[in-house]
Amino acid sequence: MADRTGIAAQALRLLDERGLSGVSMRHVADAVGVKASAIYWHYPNKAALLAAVSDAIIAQLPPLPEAGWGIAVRVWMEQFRATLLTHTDSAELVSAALASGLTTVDPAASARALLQAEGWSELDAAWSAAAMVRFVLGHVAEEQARQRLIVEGVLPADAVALDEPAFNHGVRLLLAGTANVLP
Amino acid sequence: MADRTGIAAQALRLLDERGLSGVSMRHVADAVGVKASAIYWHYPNKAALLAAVSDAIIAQLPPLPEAGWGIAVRVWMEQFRATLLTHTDSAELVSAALASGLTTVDPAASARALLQAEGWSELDAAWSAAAMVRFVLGHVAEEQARQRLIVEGVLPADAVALDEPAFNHGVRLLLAGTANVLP
DNA sequence: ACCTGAACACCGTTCAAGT
DNA sequence: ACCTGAACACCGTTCAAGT
Repeated sequence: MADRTGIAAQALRLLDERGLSGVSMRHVADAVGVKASAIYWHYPNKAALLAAVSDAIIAQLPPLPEAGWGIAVRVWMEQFRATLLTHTDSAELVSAALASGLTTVDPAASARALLQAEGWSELDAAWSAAAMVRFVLGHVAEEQARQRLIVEGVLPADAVALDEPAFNHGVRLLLAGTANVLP
Repeated sequence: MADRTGIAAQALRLLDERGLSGVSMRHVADAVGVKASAIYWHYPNKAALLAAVSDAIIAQLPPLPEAGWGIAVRVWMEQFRATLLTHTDSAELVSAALASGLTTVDPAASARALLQAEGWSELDAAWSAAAMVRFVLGHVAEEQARQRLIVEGVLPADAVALDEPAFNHGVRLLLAGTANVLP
């Protein structure tokens, strides 16, 4: 009845509704209509399941817009952030999943390919794209951590005002730095 | 017998020796020579204890070197990374602790102050320093995740070669970007 | 092929009770 | 002031057994 992608889809739904702490193997199993031990027939462990959830999130990223590399990369970072913001605690989950080495979808792929096509070396393109992914994930992780604190009532609801300009500043920094490294 | 800082010190020792997953309240209590429930007399919860551990790690950062802002900031990022690399899983712990809002030592403070003294606006200095802290934490978290996989035997021991140049590339990116934002 | 039942070895946290 | 004992409500994971 429940296949791999169906289980990952329920886990993602649970993530959206209850946050990362709500995604336990037992809760996912409940959502699927099965016992927790059944999930281990489809996934070897929880890390593998969360990697599949990360893949599903990253797969929602729109393709790079047709434009000069500067605005294409800027728009890509903005869309990456926007996509993460549609899923509760997604930045923390994706960071951990990427670190686990169990993911199959790489958020840096399109930006890396673009930079390389624009003349940067393979390594420079990879490192720049990796730095951008790190910045977006780190920034959104902080935003979502604050949202968590707001939901828990430990922070007032108006502590979000500076997120947008801080993000734009980081994007500008990375773009200017990237431009500066070109031969 | 065991005070707050002694408990945090044992937790840090445990982190170094067993990694973040080895730092449970029961294990920390064992190391201190007490029962787990006793820790709750000194710390309200585990997050507060881990924040104290994060503070202890960040306090080990050397002061900014006397130099032009460019090399001062570059050396600061390198020392930040070097300090994190002396404590197992520290990047993940510090990231989570900073996000929890329970820390009292801010790794970005010295760089932010320097940039402001060098003429950047308060917000630009804060955002640039934040982007740098994010990059270092994200980069080292990935390094330490890979070290974890190597220890677990899922990765061969020679997969570390590209860490250093990738870090240097990110540093160069952020410095060039920062220089570019100055009026 | 897919799932259940039951267990194992853990967690963080609370709280009455001790000294 | 500081700690223990004992419990509560969870975890991820394994594995024999069912169908």
